Amino acid sequence: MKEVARVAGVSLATVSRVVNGTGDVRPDLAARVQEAVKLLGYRRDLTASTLRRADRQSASIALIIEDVSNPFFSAVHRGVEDIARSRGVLTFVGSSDELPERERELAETFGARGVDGLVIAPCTQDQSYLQRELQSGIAMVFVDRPPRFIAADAVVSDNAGGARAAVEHLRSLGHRRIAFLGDRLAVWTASERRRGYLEALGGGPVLERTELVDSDAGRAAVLELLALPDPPSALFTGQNLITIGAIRALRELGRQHEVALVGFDDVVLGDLVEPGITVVAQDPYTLGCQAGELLFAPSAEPRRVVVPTALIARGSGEIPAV
Amino acid sequence: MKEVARVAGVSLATVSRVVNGTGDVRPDLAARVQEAVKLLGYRRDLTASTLRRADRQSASIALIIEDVSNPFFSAVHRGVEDIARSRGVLTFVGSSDELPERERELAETFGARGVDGLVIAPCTQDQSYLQRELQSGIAMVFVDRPPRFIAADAVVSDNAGGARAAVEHLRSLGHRRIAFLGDRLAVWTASERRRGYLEALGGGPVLERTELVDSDAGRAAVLELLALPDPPSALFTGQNLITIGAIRALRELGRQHEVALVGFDDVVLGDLVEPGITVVAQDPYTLGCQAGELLFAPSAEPRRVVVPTALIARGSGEIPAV
DNA sequence: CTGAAAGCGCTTACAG
DNA sequence: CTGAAAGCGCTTACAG
Repeated sequence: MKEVARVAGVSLATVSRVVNGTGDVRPDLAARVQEAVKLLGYRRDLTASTLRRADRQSASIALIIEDVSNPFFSAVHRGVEDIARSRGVLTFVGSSDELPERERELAETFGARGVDGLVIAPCTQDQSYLQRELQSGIAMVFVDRPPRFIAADAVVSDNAGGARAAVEHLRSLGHRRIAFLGDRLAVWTASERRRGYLEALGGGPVLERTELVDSDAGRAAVLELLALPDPPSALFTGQNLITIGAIRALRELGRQHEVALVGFDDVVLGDLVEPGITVVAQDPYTLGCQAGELLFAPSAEPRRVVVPTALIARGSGEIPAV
Repeated sequence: MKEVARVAGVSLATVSRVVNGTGDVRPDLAARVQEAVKLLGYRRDLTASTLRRADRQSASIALIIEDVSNPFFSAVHRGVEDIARSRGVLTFVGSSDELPERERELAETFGARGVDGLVIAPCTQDQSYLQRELQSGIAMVFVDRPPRFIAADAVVSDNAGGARAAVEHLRSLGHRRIAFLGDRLAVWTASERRRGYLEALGGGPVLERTELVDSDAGRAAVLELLALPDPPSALFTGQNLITIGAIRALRELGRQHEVALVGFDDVVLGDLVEPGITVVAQDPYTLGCQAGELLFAPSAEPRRVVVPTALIARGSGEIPAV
């Protein structure tokens, strides 16, 4: 910039004004500056700019999610990115891999880099460690899971409502023995889905297997449930991978056309499998967009946005009870 | 930091040394500084640090891909992120949506923010616009597609080799009328896959439909090909969405067990569909890791890394010719 | 409308 | 081993 000022024969201040389009500059001087900029291939240093400007805005935000390559979270990411870009803001991302320590590490580093805002899908049980960043003026929105021990905005899916809809759907087809297969209940979304299941059971028996962490665990749990003396006639799987495990188990037993199945979370190619997989779909892109919107419209009072889910009937959930 | 120095009763320089762990500091002074840091909740400003330090490294890199929520690219992203994190480096990401203008815009903004490196899956036809960034010392690696009109590293899949393997697989089962369904040939990967197809045909008839941009176009092309007087007995689909369109078309005709199908790119749940979908799988995570490795080990000569593909037989590709 | 000067928060020769 | 001082590239009152 010093160089540009020299070549254009003006002061640093004038170059800054022209480059930023701020303040009035005589047209001929502005033209000389533009010329010098082009001639020298000058590009302004945004980090230096951030350091000096009054509002200290860096035009960057950060997103902390479980895994950038998980389809659910990458759709959230896209939503956040789109809102950020519409405001000329760049997005950092980090994968926590559900490791509390890594979440804290990432939040700290992003904070030290001076991001203007933070969107977090937390895996820690307590986010009060973020109090300092919050007070230093970083906007903060939680997504997918609400914050604990800190007052901040949150955008979540209607987990309990979606689970209720799934179970009511199965009940309307005559099912009474409906099993729930869920993730670790320490995960907020998992316990919410279980809550919806319990609420909708209407006095039917509680048949549940939880703490299932992957597709294999889901498969094993289904094999076990169906071997019971009085097995369930329908399954409600509380998560993507568990749904896939359940399908594998039903296939192995050749019972995919007998036992009803509704899964939480949409499954790619769910309509090409036989029978098609009925699911309660979340809308992760909207989750991300809403989080972005809240981030850029700070409020004193913590807000909570609940994004609805949608039941998509494709066949597996429409198998009637015998 | 000034505040910390004041409270600890030392100079700014000493605080800087302690906080950075550089240079020797008398233990008692160091302890006083640590105490003041804790007391004040001090956190060092990384952007100011970057501005002043000799190497001007910002410990951040940027990734430009088509879409962060596309499963292929999000796996690439994860690979890059993992390598970056292992070096304490943060990752920016941007989606170009295959819009040349947006790619340039993103590259420019990342450059102005002083990232140390740039990983790009280019959609522009000419990347010479990046010459300036390259000369300013930003490390640069292209991924998925090689650079044009600029000398830089690249990490790509063995597109032609994978396509050859697919077609040879079908030929070994007796197929001679093998159709190729491909994306826009202006896309490097699409034309490479077509090249592999042509090379492996061994004099068989060329039956191709290209410029297919989505799953519907793939479906329509398959319906059209199979309606020919002398239709293909096998299909080689050059991309994910086209594969899905082809499956839908075969389903509609009830011919999914008669016409062989091999797709390029793996498909989620490909083993749960009937028949299972045989694919030539890429390894996007490795693509990302390799790109990251090259980025952090700069070389004067441009390098090219080719990541192998793998044929995964699941049923649809093992239907013999009649 | 324009420029000289101060200063954002930090690092780094330099002298002691 | 430690500190005073210069300066990274920029923005912004302030005076003219």
